[in-house]
Amino acid sequence: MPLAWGIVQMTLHNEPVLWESLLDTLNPQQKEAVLFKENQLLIVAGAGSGKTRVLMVKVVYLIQKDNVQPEHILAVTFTNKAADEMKERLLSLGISINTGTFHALALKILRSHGHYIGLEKNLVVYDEQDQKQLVKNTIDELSSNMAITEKPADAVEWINRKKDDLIEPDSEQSVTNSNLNSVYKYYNEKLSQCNAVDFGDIILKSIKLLKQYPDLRAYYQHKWQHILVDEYQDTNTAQAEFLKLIAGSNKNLTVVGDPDQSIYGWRGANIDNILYFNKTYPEARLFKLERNYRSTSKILSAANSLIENNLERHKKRLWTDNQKGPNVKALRVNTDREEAHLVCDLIEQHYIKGIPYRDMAVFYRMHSLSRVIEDVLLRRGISYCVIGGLPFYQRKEIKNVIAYLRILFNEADLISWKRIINIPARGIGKKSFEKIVDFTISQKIGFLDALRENKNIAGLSKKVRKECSALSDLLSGYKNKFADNENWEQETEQFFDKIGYIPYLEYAETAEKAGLRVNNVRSFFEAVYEYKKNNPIASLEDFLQTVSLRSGIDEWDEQEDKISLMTLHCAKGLEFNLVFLIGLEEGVLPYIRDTEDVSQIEEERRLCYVGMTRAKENLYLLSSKKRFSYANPVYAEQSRFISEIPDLKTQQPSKMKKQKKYYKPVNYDITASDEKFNQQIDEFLPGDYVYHYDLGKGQILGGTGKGKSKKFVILFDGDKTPQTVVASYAGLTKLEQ
DNA sequence: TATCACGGCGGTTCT
DNA sequence: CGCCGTGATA
Repeated sequence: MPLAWGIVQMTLHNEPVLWESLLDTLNPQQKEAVLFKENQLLIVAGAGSGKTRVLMVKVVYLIQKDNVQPEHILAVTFTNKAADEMKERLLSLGISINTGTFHALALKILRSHGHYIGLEKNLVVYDEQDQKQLVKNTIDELSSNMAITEKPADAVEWINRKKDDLIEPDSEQSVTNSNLNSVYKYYNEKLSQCNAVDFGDIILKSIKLLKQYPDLRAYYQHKWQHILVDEYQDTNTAQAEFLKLIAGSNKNLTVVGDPDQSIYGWRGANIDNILYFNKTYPEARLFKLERNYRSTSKILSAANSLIENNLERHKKRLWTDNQKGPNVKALRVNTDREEAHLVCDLIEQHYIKGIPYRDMAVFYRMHSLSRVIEDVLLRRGISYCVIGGLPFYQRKEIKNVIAYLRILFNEADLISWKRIINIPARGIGKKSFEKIVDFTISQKIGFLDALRENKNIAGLSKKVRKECSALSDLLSGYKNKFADNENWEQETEQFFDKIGYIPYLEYAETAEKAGLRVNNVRSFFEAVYEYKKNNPIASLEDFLQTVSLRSGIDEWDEQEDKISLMTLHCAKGLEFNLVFLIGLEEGVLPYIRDTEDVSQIEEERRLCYVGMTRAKENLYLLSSKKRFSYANPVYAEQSRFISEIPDLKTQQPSKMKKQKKYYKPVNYDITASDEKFNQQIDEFLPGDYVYHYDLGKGQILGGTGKGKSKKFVILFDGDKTPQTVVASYAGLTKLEQ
């Protein structure tokens, strides 16, 4: 994709865009899909088949050949990052169109017109954490009347699925679980009281709005006469309905996707949207892009063989003219440690051959698998970045900052109030908070007013009253400053100074964590400035609503020369020369233990397929006989997916070229559960010389803990400062010296 | 109300 | 293992 796009950019550099020259870069199938315009069309585009390019050229073609006004074109993508990328690429051709995710678009609609259905403009978006909090309150309150056994997290999941599937409370499909139905209904009421929406609501309420107001619908249908949707296989029922409403009966709808890459079923994505596209759009034309430009033929044929094991799929077989390339390699090792070392060995080998780190990636089924790899990469001094994990805006210290800002423009946001009312500790605890909330309800006033009138709230202590007044003064003051001042961004830092937030972080945590958190908060302030610089007329609300829709993959900076570590879900849409798929074991990938559930296994298989098809030239599939899971060893068979690929002989690493430096002919797979080893560990004493498989020879200076958590302080040869290592994890061997 | 210690439990994660 | 929520105690 980048390569092909490079050609396009070269052709167009500093010249008026010529759609003819762009069309010339396309193959016949791609060309056909671009030129077709009588009806809605579905492009089933295999991995690496240049679908992004087709979408781009189509946009250019529409504008230049068909004289479509750019503002009438809308491109919908799966992530913010994809939206930004598309926008930027087109901008480099001098073209500006609307791009965004379903949620970003729908949120804009709600902000502009949500007041028709009772939503104020200053609404906030609740993420899963906020949802859990609100559902917890809901369950607590309902529990006096009914026995609700579901955990808040499960209830949230249930509610989200219902919203994705367009199922309302009290409807036939909701009352099947009467408890959860009640939670659902009451939770929705609470959301409205907070003037908040969750992610499901963003789509759901937009649908309601568009259905209820035909002129509004007509307005958007006119505004977006040409709609292009990427990653259509991952849309849910609600999103498909939303699309149907904004597309109307117009014939200019293009959706692109690949059913074989549908990996979000567990989150409500409805694969039928793409499989039965013509049920909704009977006249739609189907195009298939089956030529792959990304991978070597060996990688492609391995991936093809795998995915052909899925029964619920549209038949298609990707082909390529690319060279054969090196074999796909399946490697089985003894432990996760060994796997990590092997990955690092191979990384170093390929790096020497000229593949930059930025063109390498390690994929895994779940984040927890990254730890061992990270550890080894770190020790070997190979730079890497982990994509995903805990996103910046979900960190506690950042969520608190956001909560403070949120209440300044949406006083009704009780979840945020609850979050910050006692941070830093000011003696206003749970009980006092509830009293204040009750007061706001009985007096029908806002939270800030309630804080100010604390003398009328029964049962508050003198100290609490004092704190309430102080908080009320502080917040009221800044509420005005933020609202009235165009340069509101200049107030943020001072605001948190007044609150005493940084000192709070410094006192509350250990020095190391405190530093990290303070840095994060400072980064947040920088992000505020950055945002304001790029969006000079934006308000604080705009900023907060933007960040509420951002996360994980959006933070990725691909400029730096680092190896990327990420989950398979994160890998969708990306490509790398060298790809490692680790943890290819039964119980890890496929994760599901229930071998009966075909559709779940098939989704796991698609996940594996997505991972494999990210590789351009080199692909390694690694598995380990033993792996640590929450500090317990787990033994697993090699994944069935490996045996589903013919011609793939699993190699033992012993047959591979080793870098002696890192491989010592001892079994460094010594585990905490090994009794003999535990006894051995207890015999290690300060002064003893030991061998550490990574760090080499060293002398024990001291130790703490015992058993599994036994730690040693060791001064390794060549080091100036000693290091602390966890004995059970370090695989130490005693040296006679 | 604040703090600490303990128990339970853990997927993937876009928006 | 490490995080989170809960319950006991000052």
